Amino acid sequence: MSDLLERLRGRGWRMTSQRRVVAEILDAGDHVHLTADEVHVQAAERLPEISRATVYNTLGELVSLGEVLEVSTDGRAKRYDPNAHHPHQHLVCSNCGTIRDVHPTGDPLADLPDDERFGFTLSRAEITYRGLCPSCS
Amino acid sequence: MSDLLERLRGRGWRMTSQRRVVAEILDAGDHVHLTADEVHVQAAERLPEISRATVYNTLGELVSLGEVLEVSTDGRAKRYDPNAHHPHQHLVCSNCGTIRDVHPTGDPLADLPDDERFGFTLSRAEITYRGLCPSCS
DNA sequence: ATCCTACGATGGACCAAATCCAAGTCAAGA
DNA sequence: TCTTGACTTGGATTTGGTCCATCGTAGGAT
Repeated sequence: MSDLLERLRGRGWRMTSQRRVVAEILDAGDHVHLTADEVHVQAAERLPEISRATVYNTLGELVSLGEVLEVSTDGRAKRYDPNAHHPHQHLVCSNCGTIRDVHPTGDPLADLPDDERFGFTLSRAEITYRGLCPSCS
Repeated sequence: MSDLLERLRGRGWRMTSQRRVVAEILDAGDHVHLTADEVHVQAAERLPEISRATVYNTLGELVSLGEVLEVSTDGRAKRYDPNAHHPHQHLVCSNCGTIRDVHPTGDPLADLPDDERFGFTLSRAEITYRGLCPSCS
């Protein structure tokens, strides 16, 4: 995943210092799921003048480019998952909120029978497994 | 599900006119998923002085009592699902946001192998199927 | 190497959802 | 019916996010 910057440049993404810092922060944490605000804090350590709007804009673009996934497991702040090229689901601790990437067996879409699809054209399934992590249980 | 009020009283839930109205609104819509604000609007039709804080408090209690499920499928307002005693998953239109309750086959928890559980004690799995509804596709 | 200009960044205003809090009210047990 | 602790109120506050007019600059053109 560390060629994220390469891929973006190759797609004609205009490279600015702000975008580079945001992309690098996401790229650095492969199975970390930061909030926009956490990204902003980390970015500001390297680029003190970066604005929140820029972080939001950049994250939004990375999401629509398909380079990053938006996950909202708790109804609070959205989190950004840099692992977009590797299909996976999430395991969340009901107590402390920790998130882990997991890989269930089978194809989740296959579990939804035709007569339960109501004419929808399915594109994907997101699974959130919930439970208590070792240190909370 | 229409004995929600009974169950709550039986559990020693202090009954007030505000709580009754909120519970009845949820109880009335079996496969509807209202936002807190929509509940507030409907409640205010019957009880003009009811405050937002009370609606939020009451919804929060119904959730922790396990009578209602909190679902956040779009990162915007949370929605409240009165169908908590009937296990089901959600099918969401990526375009218009419509939500349908669906019943996939099999046990979603069974699809997560032991070596992908990282010592967690699993309690449930939430699946969100995404796609386009008939009128949006 | 420099110039242009369209695209990106800024920051402060604004917004929606949700929570907090001090003061007032009331359900239900004694 | 009285009492009291639990509930409600509404306004302030917090949180997460968006908008927009203006300024700045990346990178192609010359």
